[in-house]
Amino acid sequence: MFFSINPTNGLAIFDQIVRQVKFAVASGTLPPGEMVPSVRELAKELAVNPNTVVKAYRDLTAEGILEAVRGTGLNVTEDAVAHCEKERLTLLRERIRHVLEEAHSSRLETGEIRELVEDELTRLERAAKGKRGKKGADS
Amino acid sequence: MFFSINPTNGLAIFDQIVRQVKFAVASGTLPPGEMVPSVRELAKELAVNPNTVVKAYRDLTAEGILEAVRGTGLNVTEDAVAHCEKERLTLLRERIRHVLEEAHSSRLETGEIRELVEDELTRLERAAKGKRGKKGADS
DNA sequence: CGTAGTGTCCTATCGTGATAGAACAGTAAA
DNA sequence: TTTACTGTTCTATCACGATAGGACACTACG
Repeated sequence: MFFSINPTNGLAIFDQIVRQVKFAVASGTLPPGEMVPSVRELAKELAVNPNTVVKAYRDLTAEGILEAVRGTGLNVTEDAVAHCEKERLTLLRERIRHVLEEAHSSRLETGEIRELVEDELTRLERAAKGKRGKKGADS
Repeated sequence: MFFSINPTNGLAIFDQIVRQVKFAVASGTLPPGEMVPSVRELAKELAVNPNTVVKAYRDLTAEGILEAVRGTGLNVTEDAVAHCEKERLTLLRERIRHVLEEAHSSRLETGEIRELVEDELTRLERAAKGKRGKKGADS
């Protein structure tokens, strides 16, 4: 499925769901008109309390990204795409900035920070390539 | 003073204090034998509850980074430097990884992520340069 | 001595994120 | 209609971070 929860992320579960829905809409994985997983279904899949999913969906509905069809489910609105495309970069940029600011205030040289980032970035690339290649061999 | 609190950081206040003490020790800003600000003093300076500082200092003491001199204060231990130097990169790397992982799972291209990071990194460099140059002119 | 500064410990309250479990109204299909 | 889904709402409980305010033992200084 599209969503997954990372407990060590630093983000609240409901917030992770909110962001992942937005990202999925922004990337076209979740097109307008498409229905999101039902509250109980997603809660079960993520091994999370239904009320946590409810909160995430309620926030997304309040932002106009999802709309309720009573008795049927929640689907992605038409305006959602533009909204989410714009917000995706903002949300990610904000988090990136916080981390880089902490690294900088720890008196690390910019070069050392860049090295750390590049290191983790290539690690990500290798992981993605490995996944596409079907073989998940890791150290 | 050395420490500052960022409310939008995503980190708990006590955790920010813990990390900043470690970073200060790692960078030599806080050498062994040096005393950290008193609980009440730091709490006042950060506009934070004394108990929050207590928790941070208690954690640092439990890790052997600070040691108490009864009736006098807390000072940095001898072993702290090596400990903190090693942990600084680990702590930062971990946070960086989480952010990059979220960016990657949002289906952003590695190149786009790299661009975002580079963007914020140069922004940091410009800010630091501006500060050193005394003039804080910003757009 | 007393005073002022240390760290330490304690109880209590608050907000928030998360869990648990129940109930209700609406829709779809057999 | 009945059944099985939807979202929505509600109360209760818990953990955790933070706040507030008080108390105690110790040390340094005058």
